[in-house]
Amino acid sequence: MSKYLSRSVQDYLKAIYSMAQHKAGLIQTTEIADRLTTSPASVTDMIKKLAAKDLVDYTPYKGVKLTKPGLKVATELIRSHRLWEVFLVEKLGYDWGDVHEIAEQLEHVVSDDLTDRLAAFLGHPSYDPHGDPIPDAQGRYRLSNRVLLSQLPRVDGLVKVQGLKTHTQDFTQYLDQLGIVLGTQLDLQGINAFDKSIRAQIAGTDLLIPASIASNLYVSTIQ
Amino acid sequence: MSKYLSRSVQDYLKAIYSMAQHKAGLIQTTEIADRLTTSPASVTDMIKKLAAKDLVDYTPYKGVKLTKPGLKVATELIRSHRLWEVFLVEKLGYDWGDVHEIAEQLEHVVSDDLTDRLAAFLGHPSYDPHGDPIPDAQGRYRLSNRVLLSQLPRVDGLVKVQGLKTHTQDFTQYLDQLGIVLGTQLDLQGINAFDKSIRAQIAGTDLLIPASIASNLYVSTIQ
DNA sequence: ATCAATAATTAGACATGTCTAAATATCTTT
DNA sequence: AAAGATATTTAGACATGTCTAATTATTGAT
Ligand SMILES: [Mn+2]
Ligand SMILES: [Mn+2]
Ligand SMILES: [Mn+2]
Ligand SMILES: [Mn+2]
Repeated sequence: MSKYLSRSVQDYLKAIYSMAQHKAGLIQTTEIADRLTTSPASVTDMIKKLAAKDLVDYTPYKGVKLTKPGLKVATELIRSHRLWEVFLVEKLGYDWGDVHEIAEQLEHVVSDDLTDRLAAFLGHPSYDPHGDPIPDAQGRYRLSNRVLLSQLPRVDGLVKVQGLKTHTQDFTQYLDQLGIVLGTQLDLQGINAFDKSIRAQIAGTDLLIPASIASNLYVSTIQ
Repeated sequence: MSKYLSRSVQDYLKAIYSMAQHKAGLIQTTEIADRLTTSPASVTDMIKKLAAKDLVDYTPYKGVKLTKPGLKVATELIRSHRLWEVFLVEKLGYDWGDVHEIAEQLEHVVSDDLTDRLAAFLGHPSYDPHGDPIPDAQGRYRLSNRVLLSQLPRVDGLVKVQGLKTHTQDFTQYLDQLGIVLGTQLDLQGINAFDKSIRAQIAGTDLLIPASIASNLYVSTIQ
């Protein structure tokens, strides 16, 4: 049983992991293909290789699920990715919208203790620049009690921006434009039934948050 | 003309660059094969691809030489590699013998401005942990006037350790064992004609430096 | 100048990861 | 339950980078 995993293998595991966070049950071929912008045929090919390495459980025509070892690899990658993102923002001064692609590469650097040393250097941060939790060396992490702005039971009162569901530059630039960053406090005024857009105030200034944003923004209520 | 260069292509360019530093004229197929631990046949294959991309000038049966664009790519890689080595030693606390392999991976991360930001974060260092010069953003660097200990005209008086010719762990561990680090001052006592080993003192303590070490250690004389 | 040793190239193969097009399985609707 | 729509897999191909074995070129010694 070899220990080396190619960059492609790693990216597949990470994709499956992330998709499983947002959905119960098996992850389907087409979902993975969409996520990684490849063909379903390529995904089937790769899935077989992952199953042969015992990194996923594969039910043909149904989908896959990470095994214990597969989950471990994915978690380590997520940890590395998010720590590098913190490094890029905190130490190198990058904007939060510019770090994902670089971390996408840095996460694959293999070394016994690089990730742990990086974590120590950064002061063992618990969240990345997009509000996503950083697993510790044992793979444990705690999700802050956050919910998508679009799924709040009552659109009323103060909430705090806790994270992003998507990390594309299109999205972060949109947020920059609206003046929303991690930690921003929104004073919710109500929801427009017509298009589900949300009325809010930031520091007293009125703001209209489109549904496309609300469904990708995690917030926590402030009691 | 595509801009993307694979990791393999990059490693070949870097290898050719380094070999050209220690030797005049064309770099031969076999030399590259030895350096990268591959077969001469593979090197010939790759050389043709490099030549097709105008990264080397190739004379069949004779050897290769980097072109201007090839030299630029190689220099940027060297710059990135050495900056990462500084980061790993200065910020993450690695030993100088442990950073080469990790930097070998980090150097390939592609981004417009990552290298420049890293350089700024590190305070624009001029030398890496092994004493090798770090090219600036324009590819310029200055070699300190150093010479291999084995090639000193007179083995006598004070010299300062300025760098290593090889960076293998076998070598750095050997140096650690002898108590030699970058900047160590050696008080040279003479050379043993029998095996070219060198007698020296470090801070008053006697030390015998084998020829195998002397031929891989750069020093500068202290007037 | 010729021959043997050395160096380099070519031929043919393989592994990995990807693709398109065709075939097959599953799901959804009537 | 059958048909059509959708999802998945298979077949066959290609690009990249590597290898061994065979062939060819160059070099060095007599
Ligand atoms: Mn990646
Ligand atoms: Mn992130
Ligand atoms: Mn490398
Ligand atoms: Mn170095």
